[in-house]
Amino acid sequence: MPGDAQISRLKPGRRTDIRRENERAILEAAEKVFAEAGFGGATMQLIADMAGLPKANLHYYFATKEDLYRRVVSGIFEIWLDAASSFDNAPGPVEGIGAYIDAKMDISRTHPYGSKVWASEVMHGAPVIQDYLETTLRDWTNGRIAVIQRWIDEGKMQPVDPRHLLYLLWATTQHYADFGHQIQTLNDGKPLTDKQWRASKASVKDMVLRGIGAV
Amino acid sequence: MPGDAQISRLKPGRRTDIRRENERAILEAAEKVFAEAGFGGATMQLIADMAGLPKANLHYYFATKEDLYRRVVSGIFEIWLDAASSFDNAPGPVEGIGAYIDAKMDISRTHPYGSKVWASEVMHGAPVIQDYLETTLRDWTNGRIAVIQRWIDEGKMQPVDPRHLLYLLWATTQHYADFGHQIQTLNDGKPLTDKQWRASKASVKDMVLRGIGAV
DNA sequence: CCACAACCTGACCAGACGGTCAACGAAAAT
DNA sequence: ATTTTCGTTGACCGTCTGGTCAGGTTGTGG
Repeated sequence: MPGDAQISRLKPGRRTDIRRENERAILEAAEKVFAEAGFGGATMQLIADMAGLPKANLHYYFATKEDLYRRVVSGIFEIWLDAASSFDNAPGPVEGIGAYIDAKMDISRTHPYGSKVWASEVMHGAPVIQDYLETTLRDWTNGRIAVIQRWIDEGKMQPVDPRHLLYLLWATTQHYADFGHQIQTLNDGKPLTDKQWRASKASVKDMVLRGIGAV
Repeated sequence: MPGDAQISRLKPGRRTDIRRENERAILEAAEKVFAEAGFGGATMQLIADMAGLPKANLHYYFATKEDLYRRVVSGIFEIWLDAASSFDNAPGPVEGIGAYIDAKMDISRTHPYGSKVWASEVMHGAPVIQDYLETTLRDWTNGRIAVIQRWIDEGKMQPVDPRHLLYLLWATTQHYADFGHQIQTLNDGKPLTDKQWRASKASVKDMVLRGIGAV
């Protein structure tokens, strides 16, 4: 955490822009701080410093720490739901699951902080987003299970348990974000290069698609 | 967290037993509290209550919160290293990786709190166990990579990148502990039964072993 | 130009936190 | 029996945290 630069904050401009811009800067800083310190370890002061605002200003836009946290977690969930569309309109598992792996791996690279915040939230028993799990996520999951089952029935892949396939997909793709520090350490301390990211995606797709007998 | 029962604490007995028994109770309570609240969210008072001891007594056995935390994290790492022996002395990937999956899945079931504490530590940049990552884990990883590469050279499995195979194994097996709450929610709110755990292990082994062309 | 609303912020507060300590009790060594 | 070591604990302290608020500044519609 020490040595981190301040999140960039654009110039104010008009009245409506001020609100949007400040909320964006706060949410961006909050995502990073919550990911690196956890909810309990994060402080409003730290978030304020990183956003380049006085602490009191944070409470002007977000009443409480928990409100701010809730907004951050919801943001990630939305991004993942969008990526899930890769699944639909695919003729078979090679295209559908392949595209889903690509999308989730890209998110792990572009939104590592959000992924960590989500993981932390779920690990702590999902105190804030339990309703999401029971409604949106459950519905989405059941929908994809149906799609996978249809592919199995059509002989396009081996008869694996769709539920455990989804868990394997979530676990593996998010691992590259949540355990990114461990991966970087095992990569001689250096972040994965573009080439290594491409190789990672190829490896995961290769193993998974062969594992379900789709290739 | 609310409603959690107090960790059982056996009767004192002799002088040396007192120390061992109290340290055990504290470590067990600490593992649970750190897992459920994170390092920052955990309080010494909460750990003390769950261990059934006054807070001041915790500081008699563990000087600081960080000392206690360090002991908890090290404990998990030891358990995982033990499980890693499944890998050795195996004639091929079916036995070696199959046994490793079994062992890691069993640990996810028996030590879910420890797994979460480790995940949390790594996600926060491994401030406490960075040296472990750079020494023990790196050496272990390179050793297993060599084993996997030998299996590939011997034609016992497809030429996948051993590193990404390990990541997939870690991610998938630990997912059943770290995201256990999400899995339970998607399982109608009920914990996995013995039968479901057996099915989970079978599914993971099935997909992974086929994915690397070992079956 | 004025008045109103939105935005900003230094100073402050009550509560909770990790950690300390002096005093005490009980077991073990002498 | 006496000393010494180990274990126990309520009370306490300095610090930090989330949150408040009164009073200021800035932009905007009339």
